[in-house]
Amino acid sequence: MIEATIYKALGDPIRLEIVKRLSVTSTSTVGDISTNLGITRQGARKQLQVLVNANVVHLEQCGRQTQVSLNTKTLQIAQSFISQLERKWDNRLEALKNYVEASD
Amino acid sequence: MIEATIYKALGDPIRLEIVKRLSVTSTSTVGDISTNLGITRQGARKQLQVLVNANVVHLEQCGRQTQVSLNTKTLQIAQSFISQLERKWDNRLEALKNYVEASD
DNA sequence: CATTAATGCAACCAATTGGTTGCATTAATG
DNA sequence: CATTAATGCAACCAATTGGTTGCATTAATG
Repeated sequence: MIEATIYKALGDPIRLEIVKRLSVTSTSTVGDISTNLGITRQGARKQLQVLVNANVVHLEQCGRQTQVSLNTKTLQIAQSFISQLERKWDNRLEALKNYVEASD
Repeated sequence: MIEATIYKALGDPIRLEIVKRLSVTSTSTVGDISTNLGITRQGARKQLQVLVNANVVHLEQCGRQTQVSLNTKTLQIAQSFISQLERKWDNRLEALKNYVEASD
């Protein structure tokens, strides 16, 4: 059940805010992303690492700064898994409805 | 940033397993769902409550048992938010690409 | 080449979380 | 109506988490 780690990574206000920022900002060094989150740079960095570990975000060293980028592939997996849940649930309800109607 | 609570709820192996089971099983009382998760019924119930609080799951009292159902609306919100992130990120990359090409 | 900017790493701590045991309660059943 | 099945609730505890402070390191810059 490794899947849960993706959602766990997104399941924190600060981490979600980081991901949001990444989706719209073009300049994104670790320093940029870590400011104005209401916590220290080191604290922000720890949260960023959680995103890295969950493969949501990718880091690349560029001289003295580190560039941050979103891993859309991971997001896509997370997204499609949720829609699969919805689909299965709806099918189940459909089947149940048919069953009830058939026995009328 | 209330959004994070949805992902936090899904971000635990046992809770995700509960949601998976709900998506395919037709009979779903609290007791049913709580068995064979590797933890006690009371432990499972606590996890179920997290899902309820995050509005992922809904409970309904039926006599001496409690019926559990998925809240697809919440799942849909979670799912569409993630695809929005992907979309924004892709747009950003597109814009960046155009900018680079224009300056060639 | 001294200074500063951008970063990483580790130790520490309070709060939260994931689980347990041990009850109590209330609805169905022989 | 005594028994059992299905459940809820609370206290407790170890492990994890979210954050801090205080360094060290290494690349750019005047």
